[in-house]
Amino acid sequence: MKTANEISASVIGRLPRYYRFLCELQNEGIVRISSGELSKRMGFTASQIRQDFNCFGGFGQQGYGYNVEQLKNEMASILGLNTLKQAILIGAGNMGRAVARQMNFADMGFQLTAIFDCDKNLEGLKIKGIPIRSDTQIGDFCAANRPDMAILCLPQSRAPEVVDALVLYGVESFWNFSHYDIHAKYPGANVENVHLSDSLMTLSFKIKNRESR
Amino acid sequence: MKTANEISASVIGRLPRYYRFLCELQNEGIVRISSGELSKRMGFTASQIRQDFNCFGGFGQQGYGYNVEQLKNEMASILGLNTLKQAILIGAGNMGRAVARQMNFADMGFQLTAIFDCDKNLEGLKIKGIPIRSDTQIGDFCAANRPDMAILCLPQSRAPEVVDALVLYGVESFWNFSHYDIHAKYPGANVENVHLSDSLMTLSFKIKNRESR
DNA sequence: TTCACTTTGTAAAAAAATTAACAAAAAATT
DNA sequence: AATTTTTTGTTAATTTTTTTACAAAGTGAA
Repeated sequence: MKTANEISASVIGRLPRYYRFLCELQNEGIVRISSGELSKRMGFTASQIRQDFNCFGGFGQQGYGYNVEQLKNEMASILGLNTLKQAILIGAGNMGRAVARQMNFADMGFQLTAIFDCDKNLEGLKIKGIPIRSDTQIGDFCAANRPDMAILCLPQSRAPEVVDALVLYGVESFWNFSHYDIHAKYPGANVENVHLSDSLMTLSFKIKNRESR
Repeated sequence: MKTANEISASVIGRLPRYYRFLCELQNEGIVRISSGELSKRMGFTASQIRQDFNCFGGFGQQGYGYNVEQLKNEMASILGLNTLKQAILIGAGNMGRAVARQMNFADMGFQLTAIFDCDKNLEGLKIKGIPIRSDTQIGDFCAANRPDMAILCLPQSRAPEVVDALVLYGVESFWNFSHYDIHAKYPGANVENVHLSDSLMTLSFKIKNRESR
């Protein structure tokens, strides 16, 4: 059992995968599972799975394994999925729209409450019932509504000033699809980067070195 | 100096970031850079940067540092960005369209040659000049054009049969936006997963444990 | 109830990744 | 030309992560 800030990034990175697989197991109607069986399904070693779970306390029982529903709920709780978090989206371009439409925010405790874009032509248009507002209103909205998190789907060039404004109005967490390096300027911020081009370059590397396996 | 399959996943994961920063440096007109200076910009230790570069050979010079342009070109070559790779997109929903429109495939050596969707209403519609085809044509197209990689932007439910077909027609590499676990069925495939919900759950964890820092 | 089997939680060992340290070499300065 | 400074490439030390091993605890069958 460890405290939250003792959990290593490696472990944290595996938690969503655990949660995902536990949801699937539950959907399949499976009630109990052993670390060995989970190992086969997930491709982690049984030992690693047990070590990971034990960072948060003992959820299993010798000779039995883990109760799927209980473990899923524990994971949800550990990940903070059952506490409500208010999110706003900055940038309603291709990626912003796709993210807003596709993600099941509610499943993870997020509520998307506002969308902003600098393009005046988009103003008033609605995505999932949420109207697109002018980016000039970001400050006022944040002051009034205190969102917990901002999704950044804007070009790197516009990111610095938007982030400055958001930080000023108390936003501390960012789901960042831009290439702007938030941590460099705000080392204390909670940042989760989604760098699609990095991912594609990694695949490029794997393709190039394909034969040498 | 190591061979390609000796390079650890940790190192590979940092390569795109190096490439990205080197492009920026070049755009700023910076000709040379030391590992120490790069360290400050990128947030890796200078030692790690030198270790990483030396996996691929010595690109630097004592007392001078690294030549930005040369190093950038080396990175591009290591990542395989300068070899042409043919890609096809499966799924022209929100995410598929956003990916097709937003990514600068050519910058990474990818050429998007076809888009497929199961929705007959989308057929003939063009994205970036590429017409959307029926997913029933995937087999024929692959047989004739032998694409190197498929981008999967389809629901998990439809992924298994599509992947089976693609593998059958020789596609070995996947940029996978779905939750379908390709590696489980095809352990030899090149897979790069983009799991947005995993990323968002990780952010949720960070938000939840915010105060304890 | 007893006994064989399963499976966890955890300590110890091994492996991998990161950081520190420094000799060697080149650049810059005097 | 000599000296100081910078900075790499690389080895060694440290830290972190993963795997192995196994006692302890519960399950399930005879």
